[in-house]
Amino acid sequence: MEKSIVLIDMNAYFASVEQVSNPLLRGKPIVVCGEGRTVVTTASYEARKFGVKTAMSLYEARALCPQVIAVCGNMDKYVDTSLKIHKILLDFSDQVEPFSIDECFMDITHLCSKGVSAKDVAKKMKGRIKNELGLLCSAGIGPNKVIAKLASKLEKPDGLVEIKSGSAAAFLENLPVEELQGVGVGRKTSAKLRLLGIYTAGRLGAASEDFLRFHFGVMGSYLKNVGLGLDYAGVKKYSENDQIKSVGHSHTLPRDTRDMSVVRSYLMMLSQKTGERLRRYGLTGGTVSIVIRYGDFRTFSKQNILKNGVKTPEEIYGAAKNILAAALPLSGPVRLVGIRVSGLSRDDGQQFLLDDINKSRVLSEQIYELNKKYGEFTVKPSSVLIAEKFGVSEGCGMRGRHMLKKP
DNA sequence: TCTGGGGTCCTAGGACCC
DNA sequence: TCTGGGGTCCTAGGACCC
Repeated sequence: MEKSIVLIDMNAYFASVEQVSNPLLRGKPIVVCGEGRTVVTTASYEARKFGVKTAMSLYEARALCPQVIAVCGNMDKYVDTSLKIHKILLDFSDQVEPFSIDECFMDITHLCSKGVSAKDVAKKMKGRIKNELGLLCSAGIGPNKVIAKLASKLEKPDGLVEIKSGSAAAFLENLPVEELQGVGVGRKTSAKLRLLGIYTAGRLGAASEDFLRFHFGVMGSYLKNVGLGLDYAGVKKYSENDQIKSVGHSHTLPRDTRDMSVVRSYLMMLSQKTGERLRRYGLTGGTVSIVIRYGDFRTFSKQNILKNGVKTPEEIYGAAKNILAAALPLSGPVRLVGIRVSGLSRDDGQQFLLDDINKSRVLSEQIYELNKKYGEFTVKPSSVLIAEKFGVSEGCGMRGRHMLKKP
């Protein structure tokens, strides 16, 4: 029996959430972004009319639409709303697989019957999300995730499109490879496909697997399947979603700097944020990596596997500082600093009982409690102050994939 | 004041071991 | 005196996603 997979994709998600929570923003061109040297994360449909798009610098957005309202993103709010969406969808089925903060795949095959079509089911889901949260979404339905995803892009906002397996081939036949963005064919891959003479999804499906494997490695077989509209990956149950694999933060400085005390100060601030999230998730990390981007956009990363693992901001910072020290001298002014902790494991409270480690944890425990009570960075190590003086912006979390997946 | 921030996955090369 | 050859871990970079 043919499956019915639906992708629910929220429309202009961050911007819409802001417009719902602040009536003054409704009907107005707004963009959700960060501060300082930032780009547009999401533009409202009113702003899109002016040509404002995601990933555009705020500067460009203002040039296209001078009256645009820039709203600083609030990740907690978006995550919270996202969980509410999941809750609604879980009323229909436990096969809900979050694909990003604003998208979920669902297998609704079992909800369809003679009298109830997949479109009927999706319409009900859309209705509940709209009624209960005031948000619009587009639903794409297909025999698998790839087709569902492509279908969801056809009608926005508030779309509802079904592509049945019988019509998938016709749909893909002349679909430009650029339109496959979102299903694993990004800018570089579509450009390469074009160079190889493959301009449409239809041609991609017709290409020989050997040929594709030669040019794209293991991705080759997957690409051919995409061209054929085939995808064998099922939809996971909500409870079976992947564990989070890494946690990190990065920050673009207000201006480039050669001052290593400023760079270290940002590392400290980012360690603080990362450590707090690890704590919230109850995780301990085994690997710390730092990222440095120079003013000319050259970027490098270095990592270290720690013998004892890291948990507190102090431990993360200690590791990060050492990695930075080993990378000195840097070869230019620094634009961006980042930290990521991976190799995560459940923190069962039994490990790392060394005395000195515990002492610093008692301190950071106290800092954590105070910050929870009075807000982020109420209590902080003195070196963060350098970053603050330098002009760090806070509370502008951005969108990421798999951020919702609970460890 | 061109070019954010949060993630996942793949690859290629070197170290290391048997 | 011709350089073996796997397997695995680690590192760094890059493509891709939203």
